[in-house]
Amino acid sequence: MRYSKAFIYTLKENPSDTTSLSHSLLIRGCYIYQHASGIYNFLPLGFRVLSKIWKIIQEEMDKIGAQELLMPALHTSNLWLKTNRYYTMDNVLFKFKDKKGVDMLLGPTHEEIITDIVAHFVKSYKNLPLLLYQIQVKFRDELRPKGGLIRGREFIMKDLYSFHASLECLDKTYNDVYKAYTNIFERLNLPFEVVEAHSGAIGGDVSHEFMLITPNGEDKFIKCMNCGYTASTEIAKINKPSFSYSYKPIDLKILEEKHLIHTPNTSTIEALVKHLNKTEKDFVKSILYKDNENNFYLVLIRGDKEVNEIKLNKYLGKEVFLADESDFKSNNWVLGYIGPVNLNNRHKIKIIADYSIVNLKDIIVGANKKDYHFINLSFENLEVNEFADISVATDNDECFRCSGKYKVYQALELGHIFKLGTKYSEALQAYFMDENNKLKPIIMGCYGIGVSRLVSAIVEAYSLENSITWTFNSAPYKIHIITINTDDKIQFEKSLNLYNELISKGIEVLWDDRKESAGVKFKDWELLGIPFLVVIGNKIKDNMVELKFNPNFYKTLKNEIFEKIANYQNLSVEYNQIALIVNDIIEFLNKNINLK
RNA sequence: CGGGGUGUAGCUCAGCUUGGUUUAGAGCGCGUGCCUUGGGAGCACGAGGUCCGCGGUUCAAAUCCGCGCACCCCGACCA
Repeated sequence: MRYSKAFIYTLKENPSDTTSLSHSLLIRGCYIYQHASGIYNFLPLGFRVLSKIWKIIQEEMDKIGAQELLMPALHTSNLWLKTNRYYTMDNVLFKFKDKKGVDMLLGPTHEEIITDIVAHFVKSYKNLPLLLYQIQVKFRDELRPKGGLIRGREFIMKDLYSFHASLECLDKTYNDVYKAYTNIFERLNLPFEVVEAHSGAIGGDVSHEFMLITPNGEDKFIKCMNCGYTASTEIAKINKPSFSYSYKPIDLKILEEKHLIHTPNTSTIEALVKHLNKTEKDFVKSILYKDNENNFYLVLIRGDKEVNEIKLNKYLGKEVFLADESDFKSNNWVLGYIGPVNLNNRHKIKIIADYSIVNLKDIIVGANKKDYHFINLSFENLEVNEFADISVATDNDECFRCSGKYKVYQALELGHIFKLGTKYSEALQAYFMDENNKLKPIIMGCYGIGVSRLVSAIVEAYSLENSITWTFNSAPYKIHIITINTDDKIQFEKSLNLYNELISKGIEVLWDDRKESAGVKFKDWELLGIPFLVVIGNKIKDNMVELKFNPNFYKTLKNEIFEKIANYQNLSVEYNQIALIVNDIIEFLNKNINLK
């Protein structure tokens, strides 16, 4: 492509409404253009990058025997009513009526549709396993879109679904996909961690997320510094401390005389910390939950920690919700000052303590009296019914496997794989006949990659403030040529020849043939992020040109691979050799990055 | 959905507090010409505006008031 004809309009300044690196650079480099909140155009450059990622995913899907299809993005409500997700996913669904008044929605994911297809055609174990996937636009009316392509309301996803006659078969495919995802991210040179994850609205028991560590991500996971265990903070288990608890009640009179203190307007931990000049860890928070049958649960947790409702629900075996003001009123509990000592209507509440309060001494809790707290209590003075692991894992929590310390990482979710089981096949009656003539629900798995999100993930992974760094396989062009002075006949003609020669070798080239000053061209090269640059300037008179690498390109490659080409960066080479050298570098990288 | 912020040229922003010398501006970008060509050059001329929208106050509104809308950020939520 000749730059003078290309649809590239770069910006010198950061757009005013971007905060993340990838969002800003993708707009400045003319890769994307915003249509509305969370909705973006992929401009020609951006679409080239997207297409490259797209193709690699297709290749790896093909390798594990998955067949590509294309489902509609426009759905009627009927299948969604059968799984009840018409209501349970309501917060992200784009819903509307067609002209006949039929309830319609834009597909946020395709479990319903694919299961319906498979239910229609597949009747026998002889047709299983079956792997079907598509790469398609998805619609989710996110409450808060974020960071450009990082979280959009319209985005492109690869969704693969697998169908099996047995759990063993599902396990095998799950592992195949795990490997395929590893290949995809390695070919894109995207660093990632695989973490155990929560399956959320999709459902199922086992799931793993593929995460890129980056401050602009929107998820957190923990990693054990000792054994390497990784898990989303949504589910990460924490080691049970060794302790013995025997309830030691304090006489009411002593309690009032020695432990009760006046703490006006301190219904939050933050206010208390200030008022009493203590740290968060000196408090035990009491949080009231209730279930659908109006049973109450008071959860105790150390002041600096947070309740993990996913773990709490799992522990209780049912879904619980924060109690509201009316619950407090009708039971004579004091909102903001509820606590596990001297509590009214005690028989109505089960008190569950997180392990984080174990062995605490000299702690402060709500006194069940407006504007009062108890101080100087030990954890054995609290009326605990049960101890459990129900907190969100944080730095320095102990690993439940090896007692090592956890570290928390901010991360961006690149892919997510799930063992679904029969949730959808039962709801949509996808049954098959097994070899004993028995009718059974098909066992399913589903596996997603945020294809458009990967574009910004790659930018997040390596880029500098004014310079994108594409990885070898994601770059829109492999080679960028700058002709310093296009009015110079020799420079221009030699550039044109090189450009044509590289193209004839099948190499993707962007040739900056504009009548711009050298500085403009160098800055644009850096911004656009193409890995290799050939500069043709004055020295062409001596038959010499230069080869440069994108400033961060070395970071995208494993050391041993980069070492093989490192000698070529910032090198003056003879014009006659440059095409050969470029070709060698590209062939070498092609071979070594796409090995598997 | 709660909290905060922003909205003036293609982009980044000034002007708004205290309404009227601003005939709505600057830099960048864009067009033409000259000049220049190894790190976002220079000079000259030029094009480009629903000051987010609607309503109100006023002799007079980009500026003050009200109601909307859009976008961004934090939180909540979320493959």
